[in-house]
Parts: sequence; C-alpha cells; structure tokens
Amino acid sequence: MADIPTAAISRLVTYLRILEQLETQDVSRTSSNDLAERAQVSAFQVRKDLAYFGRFGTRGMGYTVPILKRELVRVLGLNRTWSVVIVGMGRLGQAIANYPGASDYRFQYVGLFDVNPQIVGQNIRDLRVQHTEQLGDFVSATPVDMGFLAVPPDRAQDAAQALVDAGVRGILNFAPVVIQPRTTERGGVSEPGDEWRNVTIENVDFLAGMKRLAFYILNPTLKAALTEDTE
Amino acid sequence: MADIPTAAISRLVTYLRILEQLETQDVSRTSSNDLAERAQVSAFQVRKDLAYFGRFGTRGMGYTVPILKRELVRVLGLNRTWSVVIVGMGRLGQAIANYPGASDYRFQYVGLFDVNPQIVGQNIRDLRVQHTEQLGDFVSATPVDMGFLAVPPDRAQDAAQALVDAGVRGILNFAPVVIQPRTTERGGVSEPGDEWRNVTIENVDFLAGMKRLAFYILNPTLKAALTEDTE
DNA sequence: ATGTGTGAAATTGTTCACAGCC
DNA sequence: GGCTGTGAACAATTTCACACAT
Repeated sequence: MADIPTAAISRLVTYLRILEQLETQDVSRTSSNDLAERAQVSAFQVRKDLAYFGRFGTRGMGYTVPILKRELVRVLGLNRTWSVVIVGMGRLGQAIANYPGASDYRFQYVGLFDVNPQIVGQNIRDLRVQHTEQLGDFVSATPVDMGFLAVPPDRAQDAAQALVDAGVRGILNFAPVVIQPRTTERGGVSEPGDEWRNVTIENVDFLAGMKRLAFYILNPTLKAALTEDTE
Repeated sequence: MADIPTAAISRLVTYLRILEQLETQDVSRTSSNDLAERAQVSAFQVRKDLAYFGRFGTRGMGYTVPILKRELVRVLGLNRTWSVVIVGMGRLGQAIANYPGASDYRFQYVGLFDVNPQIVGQNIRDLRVQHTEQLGDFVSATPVDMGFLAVPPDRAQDAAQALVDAGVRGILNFAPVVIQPRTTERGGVSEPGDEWRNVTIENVDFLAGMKRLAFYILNPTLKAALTEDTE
C-alpha cells in the first residue's frame, strides 16, 4: 500500500454508498462501467482506485456487490466500532447527532458537550449533554476515537486542542476555521505541538461550499463539466 | 483566466476567511508567508493561487488586508446578491437556515420547502415553509440563483431535478448521493438532460467526511502530514 | 533588503491501451 | 467475448528558484 491520492478515498466512500444502494435493490453484480456512471467518474478511475487496495473483481464478469461492499467496508475501517463525541450541541450539533445513517457502520456517539447552560443537561439521543469543561475527564474514563467539532468559529481552535489533549485521534471539523496543529496557549500563540502527531482533521464546511458554488455559477467554464463519464 | 485548479478555489475561500479575521483584529498588512501559515499551505501555493486572478500585492511589502479581501470577494463573486432556496427543512435544513455567517455576503434565503405537513406552514427566519410541489411556481415568480438540498437521500435526485427544471444554476447538495445530471423520468431512468447544461453542483457530505476520517485514523501515514508549511 | 510574481522543474494524479483471465 | 487489473503515457498541480519591484 504505497501512495494513494486523497481523492481516491473520497471516491471509495462514494462507491461504497452505491454498492449499499444496489444491495437494497437486490442487484448482485456490477462493473467498473456501472459504478463509474453512478459515481460520475471514469471507469478507468474506478478500476485504478480499487486496484490501490486489491483485486476485488473477476475478469470478464465484473464485481459481486456484497463482496466488493465487504471489502470496501474493510478498507475504510468501517467494520470496527468508532466512539465519537460531539463538541457543540447547537442546532448544527443536534442535526448531526440525529442525522439518519450516522449510526450505521458502528459510529457511536458516546458523549455530547456544550458550554451553553441552556443546553447542558438536556437529553439528546439518550445522552445527557455535558459541559465542555468535563471533556478531558470524560475522555480519560471512556475511550474516544473521534470528535466532531460543531462550535462557533472562535471556539474551534480551543475545542480542538481540548480534544487532542484528551487523546482523540481524529477531528471532523464543521467550523469555518483552519485548525492549527499547534499547542494553543491561553491568550498566546503557538508552539510545535507534539500531541498533534498522528491527529487527522477532516473539514466539512458548508459556508465554503456556498462560496465555491457562487464562483462556479459565475465561471461555469472552469467547472470540470461534470457531464462526461465512462470510457 | 485560463485553467484554475478547483483546489485553488477552495483555498481562496480560506484566504478570504483569514483576511476577514485579520480585519476584525485591525491587522492591515499580511504576506504570503503569514497567509500560508494560517491556511496551512505553502507560501508558494498562496502566491500561485492569487496569481491566477491578478497581482494584488506589493513586492517587498506584502498585501494590504482590505485590498486583498476586496479583490477576493470580487473574484469569488461575493459582491453580488445570491438568492437561495432550501429544499428540505428537517433538522439539517433548519440548522443551515439559521447558521450564523450564511447571511453574510448577501446570500439571501428567499424560499424554504419541505414535503412534511408538520413542517410546511411553519415560519423559519421570517419565511413560511412551502410545500416542495410549489417550488416550480415559486421560482417562476422569484428569481433564484442556487438551491440547497437537505432532503433524505432517496428524494435528492428528484428534488435536484425540480430545482434545475425551475432554472436554478447551482446546487449545494447535502444529501449523501451523487446527483445525476440527467433528466429523471417518473419511475424510469435517464436521458442526456439538456437543462443540466451549466448547472454546478457542490457536495457537502458529512457522512463521507466521517468515513474518510475513519480511514485516515487507521492509516495516518497516508494523510499529507498537515504539519509542514511555509517555505 | 524584502517579499511578490512567474516560467521551468518536479511531482502527483488521471487516462489510456492492452495483457490476462474468466 | 467481455471486463478486470496495471504499467506506461499523459495531464494537471504543486514546488521551486529567481527576476523584479519597492
């Protein structure tokens, strides 16, 4: 397993979603062409992306839906349980906590945190919202794999630091801010930040999405005219 | 203006956000190095990204925050008013409608739609939620630039088709589905789809984000170790 | 002296053509 | 015959070095 483009991982997630859909429709076989069309990429791309991780098809036949699905689940690490805390239980945090499909694949919310006294103490999905100050103690007692950050932008860096100090290995950042992998000192700036080694950050930023959309509506020529697919 | 990487547009949005933050802190000058550090990219990258659109700095001096900000606002098309409808006013749609910062830059929500009779008729942000069936009539009467899609996955394609039929030029898709730029026939499959010419789709998919995060936590070596920056 | 702007080099990612296997 | 898997060709993007402006 050498050097895999990050875009390939995004596409793998898409292929998996398509396979799940095919499975609910009792479709048992597919092909790189079929997947390509549904994912809006080229069939070359599908085969190359899969080839990074193994040989999952049968030449002349294509792919068996349940097998390829199982293999992608394994590759993406979704056959394992993931313990998740959400920091920031405003409207967005609540929407995330309740979003259907998030509880598939053994993503389990084990702790919910906020600083707003009106929210702390509320019960959401059988969990009592705790004060963010208790994050460190909580994570010491309960292993947590990832934290979702749904706090206002000005709180995001500190909340991220708290998560990383607590030993969380990955952050899904919904705040429109670039998280600095540096030790945040109170009032001050930064330092190399050793606790950030091996911490992964993924951003989900819908404000950025709407601004990109504005740009591409005004400059339609620049958008990789998402029309062509297959071979 | 020739051939600009889509990643460059994402970074431009980030630079703009940083400039706004600097402005609130009354910082009047910055440099490619400073921006690079804050955006977690290389200073080369900052200069190259900006160079796609013009010469905004002064050699030896750097950039003037308000000027560069103004120019990026212009480049991204954010000095113009954008009329937005949201289709799907469940928890996620409501969180989006109420998210602070979305109303900056003249993004204006002009219509909210849902199919759930418990939601239709509610008032959200001074707008009465309408039934999705009324989308076509509404857009005929009120010009709409973009639609946000926050419906369940199985409704996304139809809702996207309705938006495009109504003449909407861009879709911000929150559903975990690949929108097919093809005419969706009732019960049937597809056709080339001419109304999709010049329609831009941006995806904001947090379920995909959490799956990518799972992968990168298990394979930390593959993530472009987001530690190094500048030159 | 300093920091931008940019052509050229290096690297990364995608497309292709076809060998290999059902 | 059909469709996967993959090394090689190609294209896109990023990195770099340095000329140029202040």
